[in-house]
Amino acid sequence: MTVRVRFAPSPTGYLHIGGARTAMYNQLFAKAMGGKYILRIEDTDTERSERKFETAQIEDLKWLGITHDEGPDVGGEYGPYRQSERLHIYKAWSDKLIEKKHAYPCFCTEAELTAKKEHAEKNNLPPVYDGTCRHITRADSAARIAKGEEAVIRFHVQNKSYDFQDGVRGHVTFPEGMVGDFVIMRANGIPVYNFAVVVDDSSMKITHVIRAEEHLNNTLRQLMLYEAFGEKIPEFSHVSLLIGEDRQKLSKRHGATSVRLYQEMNYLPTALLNYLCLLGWSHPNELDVFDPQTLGTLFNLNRFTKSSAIYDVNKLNFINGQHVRALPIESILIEAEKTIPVNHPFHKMDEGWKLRTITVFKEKMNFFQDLLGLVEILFTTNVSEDAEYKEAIGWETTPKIREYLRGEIEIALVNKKKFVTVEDYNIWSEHVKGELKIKGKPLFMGMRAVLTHQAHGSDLKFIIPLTPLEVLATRIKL
RNA sequence: GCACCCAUCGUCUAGCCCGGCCUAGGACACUGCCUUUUCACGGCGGCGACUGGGGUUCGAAUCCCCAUGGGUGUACCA
Repeated sequence: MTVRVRFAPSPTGYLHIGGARTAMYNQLFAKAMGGKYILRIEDTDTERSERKFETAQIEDLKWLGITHDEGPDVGGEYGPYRQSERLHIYKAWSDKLIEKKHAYPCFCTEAELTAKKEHAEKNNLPPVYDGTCRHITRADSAARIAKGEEAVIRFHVQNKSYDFQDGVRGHVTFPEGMVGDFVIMRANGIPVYNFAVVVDDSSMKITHVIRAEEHLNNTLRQLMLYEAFGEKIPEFSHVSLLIGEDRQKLSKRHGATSVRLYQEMNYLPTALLNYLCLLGWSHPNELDVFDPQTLGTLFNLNRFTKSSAIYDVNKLNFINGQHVRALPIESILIEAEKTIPVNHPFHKMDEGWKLRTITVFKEKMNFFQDLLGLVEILFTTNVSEDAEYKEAIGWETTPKIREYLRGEIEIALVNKKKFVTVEDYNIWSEHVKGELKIKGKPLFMGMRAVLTHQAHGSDLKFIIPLTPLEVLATRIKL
């Protein structure tokens, strides 16, 4: 039996990071087991579902590198993969249930229902449907429907307890009497979530259901449905929830929760996935930085944590930096260059200079856009306000350094040089040390203050050869 | 309210199933030192946790019970 798993988002917004995480777990599991990973669109909420969000979510998934074997965009032998296109299937399965007396039409109005619920709450009874319409005869209900009366289809719940073996939680039991006869088909003929899921998972031959813990309670209704249909129950695994700092389920008010936002902030998809993967799952070798897509058979269901995880961008940023630095410098250049404004002098420099610049600065980059700020030191003629800088400028040795370097830079200028070399820089510092007798802090800080107008920064011998000579000249003439 | 799930450093977690190797390991964050000026990277340290109470046992983070806390669900949303 080949493993078949699915990710089933609702197209009511952009892809959520929690959704991305479950999608990844499903895909990783399919990969590890040599199975298939299916994308199904659950658009039965006609009020909120929009086709543009479906497209957007598929794009987001693609950006992350989570590719599916079957789905609305790529097809497959178990389609259609959009619930809105499977209405006839739900109707047929619902009829089957009515036929077997596992379901029945219900004519209760919303007002009646709320009254019953309030009454139940007042008397401390479970707020479940009382089964009023259960006893309407087939002939009667057929007649009422023929007259045009609206009816939903309700599932006839058996009075018994249910239990199942959860892949991450172990043995889970539900006592009897907790749910009343629940709706499986709305009056408008559209199925309700729990019903559609079971019909789809059954007919799409899904073998393992990996989803978030918020669905744990839904499993009870789904178990009832499987039993009524006599269909094989898949193996359920309820993965821990992602929560915010307030320990509530992660939602929009917690900040950036959509994958698209992370794409816009220039996060690396592998880094996002790496971080998400670690929220509730641990690497067998206790690795923190890795590409989930290379996990292979290392990925398994045994290493999930049961408790929910607080989403905190701190470690994400660290992991992103690790992934950025692991990239070849050519790739970093391509991505980082996109984040620099078009009229920036960076773009006028040649390829070799750019590559050397990336090599120098990449250790300080957690994000591609960090380059812009880093590269400022090579072009700016602004003067630091830093107290340490002012102190360095005030030393009696510093004017001597400036006077000497001004001469050297003027010579270079006369020789039509565009840059000085590392050798030039080394000669300078040797001269200051040997001839001017300045060493230690006054030497390095002094040279830095004079040449960069800053008190801190990257190693001068790397930075100075990358700084255009004319910039150096402007600075030194001050 | 009721049901279900969960409980190790501030955060993510290892260990728990198969009790002793745990004076509880790693990572982020914070922090000290080193890396022959600084910053970053890196290296070496520091800070920092088994929710509480009972039990079982020679021995419990690990097994059992209770309490407490937190979360999720309780829709013609998914």
